[in-house]
Amino acid sequence: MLISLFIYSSRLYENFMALNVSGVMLRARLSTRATMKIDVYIADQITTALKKAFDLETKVVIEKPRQETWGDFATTVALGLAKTLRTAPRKIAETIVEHLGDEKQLFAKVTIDGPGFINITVAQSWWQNTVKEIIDAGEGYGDDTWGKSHKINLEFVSANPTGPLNVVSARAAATGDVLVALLNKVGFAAEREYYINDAGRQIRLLGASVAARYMTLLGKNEDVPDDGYQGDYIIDLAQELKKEHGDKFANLQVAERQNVLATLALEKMMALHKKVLHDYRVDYQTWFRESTLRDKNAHFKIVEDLKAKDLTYEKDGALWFKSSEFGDAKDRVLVTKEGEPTYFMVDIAYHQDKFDRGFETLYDLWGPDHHGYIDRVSAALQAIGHEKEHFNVRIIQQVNMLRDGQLVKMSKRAGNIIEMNEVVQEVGIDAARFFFVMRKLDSPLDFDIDLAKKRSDENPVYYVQYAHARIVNVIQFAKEHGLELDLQADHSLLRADEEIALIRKLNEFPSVISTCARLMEVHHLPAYLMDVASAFHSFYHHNRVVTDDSELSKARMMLLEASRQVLINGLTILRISAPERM
RNA sequence: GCCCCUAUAGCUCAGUCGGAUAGAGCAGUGGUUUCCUAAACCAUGUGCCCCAGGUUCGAUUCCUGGUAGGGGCACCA
Repeated sequence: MLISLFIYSSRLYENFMALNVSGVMLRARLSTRATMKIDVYIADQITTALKKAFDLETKVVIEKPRQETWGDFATTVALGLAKTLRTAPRKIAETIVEHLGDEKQLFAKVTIDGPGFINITVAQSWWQNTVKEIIDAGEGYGDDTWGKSHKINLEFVSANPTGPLNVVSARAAATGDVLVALLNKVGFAAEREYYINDAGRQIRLLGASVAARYMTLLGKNEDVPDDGYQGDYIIDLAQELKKEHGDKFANLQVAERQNVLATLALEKMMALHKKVLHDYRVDYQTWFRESTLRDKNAHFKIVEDLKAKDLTYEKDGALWFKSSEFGDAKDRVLVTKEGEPTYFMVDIAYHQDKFDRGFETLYDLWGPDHHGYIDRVSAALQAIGHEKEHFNVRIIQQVNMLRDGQLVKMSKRAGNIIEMNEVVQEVGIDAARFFFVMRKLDSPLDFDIDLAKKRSDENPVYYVQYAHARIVNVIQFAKEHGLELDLQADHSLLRADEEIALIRKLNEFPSVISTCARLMEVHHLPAYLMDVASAFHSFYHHNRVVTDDSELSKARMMLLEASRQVLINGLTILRISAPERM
């Protein structure tokens, strides 16, 4: 029930984003800007000081000092200027600080430390104000507009419909889904797309494999072709088809039977994939079928284009594309000597189709076994007139499933695969999604099944969810004691160490989101949410919310609400439920 | 042979555009509950940042060359 509520609200959120117009949204954006642009304010002040002191302009980067005790913000600009100004960095820093203005009176302390860092501590009142701003921003907290509605197509999973989805698909699905949510949060118009290879050799093999199993079930033993699909799921498919259609395919010509069964099996696999992904909370805007390209000969139009540009040639009876002229290691075949278009050739048409549909930038998430394929697609797209930067591939590294500390082996063709659905069912959707986005894409992921299933403090998913449940519970308890959320409460009372630490952490949310979107990396978000949970738990343990001091209690209610909002916003992007009770 | 990814604490991993004393979780040890959820909190130790050069005022980070592990190098997809 909690989960369905969650999905409902996240759908609303998507529409909200897509429409991109709303008074609430506008307000959210404005207040977010006021909150988060303090780094811009500081950079401006430093820039002005530089101009006054040295009459020069340079990029000023504001970062977070390694240690909180040093200050809230820092800049190394003095270190960077040492050479050009031929002056000791500390001396430069001193001059900058002498000229530093602060129109809004936000700086509580400015110091020069180490070799020449300028550390700035912001007034406590500024931090305290942000609590209300987070609550005001609500679901829009963390939103940004720098994506400028740029249309992005993110294609991910796109597994062949010739077998069940495996655990790498599960990783790709969670990653792609979250990336799109992140991109949309910072103002892109990003969509999810799944490419279905419903034509060509693999599908013919699927048909032959199912047909063989089907005939065997009817007592007329047939062997699955050597290069066919040997997995038990083929038997299941044949079984189902036999149940639905009886023996009516038995008397068809072999080729005819394989053809019909290929189509039926394909649809069944696709329906299954859709369901597994939907149950995993991944819903695509577009399910694109390869056959639609073949039907309208889109791939031949590509070849015509390449031919016209003199970028093809014939060799050994095959048609080649001069991909090496565009950075690929060697030329690639478009049409085999048997006269069959390669997957590659259709794939060019597919990516062209995405551009035709109005997408400005394409992202594909591929498995590690496809990295050698990147250069040729990129080459082809450049050849037909697209900029290199508009086609990007992120390789998602492999997944190692561990049970009892032992590696569980997988193999798609042999049939002893680890199915995505199996894992999701076993560990739960929340844990599965969290674990799959927890690591950097470039790193292989060790998925500890036992840990994911554990309902204990070792499991990071529950650590974050527990923080949310706890907040909801305290709010409930407070309401029972006559305390309501009051946005007029005196937030200057929030001055305990743990309170300030929590507020500072909550304020990082927008920049975490932006970093994720900018780098196309998801793993920062789960890590951040664990930090938020940690900061909250620490606050909770050291400070009571419901106290005799009703003013203080009200202020802390605000902090609770702001914390809850950040957790919700983060979990919404991850599509992980935020339980109200645990 | 060529290409991609990885190498940081006992384990699993962060480390943003090159900056200060390299961090977190888990595991270990010790403590915390008459009090809003102990699925929590607090304290405590640990480093050849794989190696060697280079660039730089400054390198875990960038470059080159190695070493080790994983993956890929089809007229398959």
